[in-house]
Amino acid sequence: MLDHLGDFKRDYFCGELTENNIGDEVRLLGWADSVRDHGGVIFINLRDREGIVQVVVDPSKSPEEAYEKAKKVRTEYVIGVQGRVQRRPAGTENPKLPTGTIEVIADKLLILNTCDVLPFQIEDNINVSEEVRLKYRYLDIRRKPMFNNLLIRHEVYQATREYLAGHGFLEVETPMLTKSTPEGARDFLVPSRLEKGKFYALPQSPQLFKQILMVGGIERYFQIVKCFRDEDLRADRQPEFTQIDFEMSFVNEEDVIAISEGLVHYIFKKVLGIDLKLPFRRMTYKEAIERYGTDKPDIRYGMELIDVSEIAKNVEFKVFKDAVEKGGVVKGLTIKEGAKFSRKEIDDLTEYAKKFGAKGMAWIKLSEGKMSSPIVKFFTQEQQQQLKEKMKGEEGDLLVFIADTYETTHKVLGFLRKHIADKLNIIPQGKWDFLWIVDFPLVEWDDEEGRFVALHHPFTSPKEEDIPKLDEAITNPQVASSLKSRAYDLVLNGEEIGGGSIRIHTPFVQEKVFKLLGISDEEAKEKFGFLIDALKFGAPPHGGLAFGLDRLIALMVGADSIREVIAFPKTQKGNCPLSGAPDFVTKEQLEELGISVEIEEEKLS
RNA sequence: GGAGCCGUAGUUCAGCCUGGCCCAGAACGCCGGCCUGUCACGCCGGAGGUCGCGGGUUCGAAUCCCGUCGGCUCCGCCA
Repeated sequence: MLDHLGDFKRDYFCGELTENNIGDEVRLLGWADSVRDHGGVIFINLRDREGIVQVVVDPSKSPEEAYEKAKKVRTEYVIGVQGRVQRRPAGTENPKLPTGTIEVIADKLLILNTCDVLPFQIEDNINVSEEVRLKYRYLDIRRKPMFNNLLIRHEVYQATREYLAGHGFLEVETPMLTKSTPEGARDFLVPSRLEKGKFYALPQSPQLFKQILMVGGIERYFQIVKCFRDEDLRADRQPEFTQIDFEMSFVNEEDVIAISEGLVHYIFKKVLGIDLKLPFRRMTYKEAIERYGTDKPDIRYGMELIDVSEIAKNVEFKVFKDAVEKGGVVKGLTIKEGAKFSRKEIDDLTEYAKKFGAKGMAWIKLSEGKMSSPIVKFFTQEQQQQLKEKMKGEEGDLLVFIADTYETTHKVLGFLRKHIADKLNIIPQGKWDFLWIVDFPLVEWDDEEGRFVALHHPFTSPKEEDIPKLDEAITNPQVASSLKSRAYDLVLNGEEIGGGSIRIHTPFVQEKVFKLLGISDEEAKEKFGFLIDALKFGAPPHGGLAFGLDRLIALMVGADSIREVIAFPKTQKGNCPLSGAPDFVTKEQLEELGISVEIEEEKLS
């Protein structure tokens, strides 16, 4: 028989009790973290959000009614305790508990609810599949590490609001039911009941609305906002995720970067007590690609890409020579102490490189005072020496090379660099290496689409000096590729955590960029007409940025996946193991929406 | 769309390669009994499994084969 809560109220959280409470009569509420029945005295570790305290039910001191109830208490029962705080008898203190010098002698016990056999223990370190954790997420959240992640997340929300509101930003909500846009990720669609056959789309970001807020004279806007993208999931990608989104009027890149840095600094100081050094480093897109093979380089370690094309073009080795002659590049990595890699390990690296489009991977071991490699015979003594010097190779190192097009060589080496650094465990921990990537190209050629696509999005402004070149760029791909945008990304330890740009604020430039992207006037009008219209009515110059909140917090707490910092995340197939979403709906629901579904009848409920 | 790893009591795993000794075993958890100072309590006893699902091979399948579903990581995709 369960007890009712009635007017029983807690006086303290369990973890709040200290020696100062000794002698106090207190009421506590929480979960039985563990129960130890010694036949006589019964110990219950009572746990709530703030911590654990030991409750003692002693047949010689506690009323019989309380003792009889205590005998029934099992792990994770929900109980209320009224009792007196006392110092633990000498020799029975528990140094592992913050409240380990005190205990509560129970006078009264309420059993408010029972608990079934647990799928896993409520402990800090558990070894259980993530699927089970997600199915019983409420139990998972009772665990301290999960609770702590959600607590940090809460604190980041609060710090964000404090900082941005403190700098004149207004929090404005933008619609969740909005219009599908053709550029970018696949949309999640929501059918309209009132206009059958039409669909809303869930926003991929509040991009257009926040620009329109600038036209509305809001001047400074921010929002902590859910965004939706119907693409395949990853450890750092969920179909619904959260952004810290902001936009400012009458600004240039420096203003947006300054606010972004100020915000990140404030969050780290307030939430983690870490004083980040400002300003953050900057690097151009070109430099990032050529030195690290990626636009989100992890600069916590070296092992940079080294260009050996000048040497490669003269060697007898056809793969190297041809690559350079065809306009490609030959670049390499020097893997410190990599000569110890077995043939199998090197073959594995080659296989890994092939996943990213490499046709092969050349390698040279520097060991026993000589170079050993299947390709070394194609090099003269002098060329071997040049190569070694250029690569800064030392005895015991392994040199690996990719010879391919500019794009492929950099991409492959970028992935190899990261893969090898992980394998060798050379990435320093405990560092916060922020890096701005700037000077992005405005557009890049997309083979599949057969047209130029925006590197950021179609509303990103070209550099002011490139605006006069837009007309020429529309007909001249060479010029188009050379255009730079006013975009910037923020990278932390090799992960993209934010990105933004100065936007186009005049209809003329916006129309030219649409044209450059091969978006017809009709299509532009149909899809983005409301934005172009807005730009015609006195749109101020403006720009902004959005942080990936989930990724930022995952990095802050050292989580491997953003699922660890999201209360109810989806699995890789986009399912919610807790609720069972997505699921079939009734025929009636579909009929109301004017929707028919092409699957077997019996599956529909 | 593709590649890899994984799926056996409530949970985590062993068993699988080399089919029969497995009507599947361990640990933790759970249930019952004993125990008045434990905090990973202890001791004794007990319950608990459609070996993900479907099909095939075989005298015989957790084990071999095919398919399928699900979980994780990655490529593609993610303006």
